[in-house]
Amino acid sequence: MTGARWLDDREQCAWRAYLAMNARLTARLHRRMQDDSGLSLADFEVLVCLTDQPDARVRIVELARFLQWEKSRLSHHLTRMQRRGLVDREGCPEDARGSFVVLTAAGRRAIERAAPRHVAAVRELFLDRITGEQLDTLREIAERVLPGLEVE
Amino acid sequence: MTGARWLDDREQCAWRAYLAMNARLTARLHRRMQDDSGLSLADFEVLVCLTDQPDARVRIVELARFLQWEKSRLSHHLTRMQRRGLVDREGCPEDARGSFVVLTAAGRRAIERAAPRHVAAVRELFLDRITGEQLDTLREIAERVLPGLEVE
DNA sequence: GGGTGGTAGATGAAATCTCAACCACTTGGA
DNA sequence: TCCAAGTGGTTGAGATTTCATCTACCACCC
Repeated sequence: MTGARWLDDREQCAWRAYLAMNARLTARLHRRMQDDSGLSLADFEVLVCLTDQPDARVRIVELARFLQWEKSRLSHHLTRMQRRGLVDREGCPEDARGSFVVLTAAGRRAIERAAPRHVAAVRELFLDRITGEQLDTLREIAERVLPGLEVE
Repeated sequence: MTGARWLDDREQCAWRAYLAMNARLTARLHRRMQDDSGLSLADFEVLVCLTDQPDARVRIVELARFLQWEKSRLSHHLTRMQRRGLVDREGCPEDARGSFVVLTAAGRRAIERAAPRHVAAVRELFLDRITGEQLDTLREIAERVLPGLEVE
């Protein structure tokens, strides 16, 4: 046998459509965020994680786990964000190896300016174009698929 | 007003689930392709476009349009793929500014080796985990959203 | 013929991401 | 106590992507 069974038309068509939507949607959202807030989507994700915390601080490990980024990527990225004044690092008393990332005032201003525009873009380009049932199905799909994707 | 209306729970939940699925699924597919075929997903996309052509050649412009890549990204990427022997460039007689990319024998071998494994991974990680109706809905979503994402 | 504007593609520098070490510290024994 | 293995985080080099610019050519108009 030449290997696994190929995709049939229905599968192929859906899979390609999904890939295309993904690529274009991400690209558009990224460009828009960049243009009107000066942040990348990656910056934004980091800032969102920080604002999700009650005290706007997270352990770097935890952030890496949540974002599923390689730790070196995160470290480099934080260095750049720190250079731009969006976040800061602080030592961790409980574990001298560790560090916290902290949201700065400028970081908070940046995400507070960016978030509403981003939400508007997500609505305009995506949510407003599909029905509530479709949205629910999408969530169901994601919830079914996600557990199979965890790393270890 | 502080800007657009925020996402409600249902929207927020679905949107985040979708983003998470995306990120993790892409990461897993990428790693698997890299590990067992030595190609990146980007390489693969380029090779797929080439094999979709009857004569395994495409104008670079057309490839850029289809992949929606910046032309400089494509140019650099093709240079690297050419260095690895996966593709070649050829001049274009009809328009002396233009070029063709051509699939080499090694490029064909590479994609023929990679494709079945990739399909298997897509099945295992995604298609096998959702129902036919869900897949159809996903296609419908993509088809609704895509037209609003075209560039100009 | 000689502009002028637009298109195809390449190029170099800067930003970002990955990969493989590395260092400092913690943890869990023997 | 001391050592080996593991963890949290950084670093530098190489690969990839973006951004701005450049060259060569086409198409059209004068």
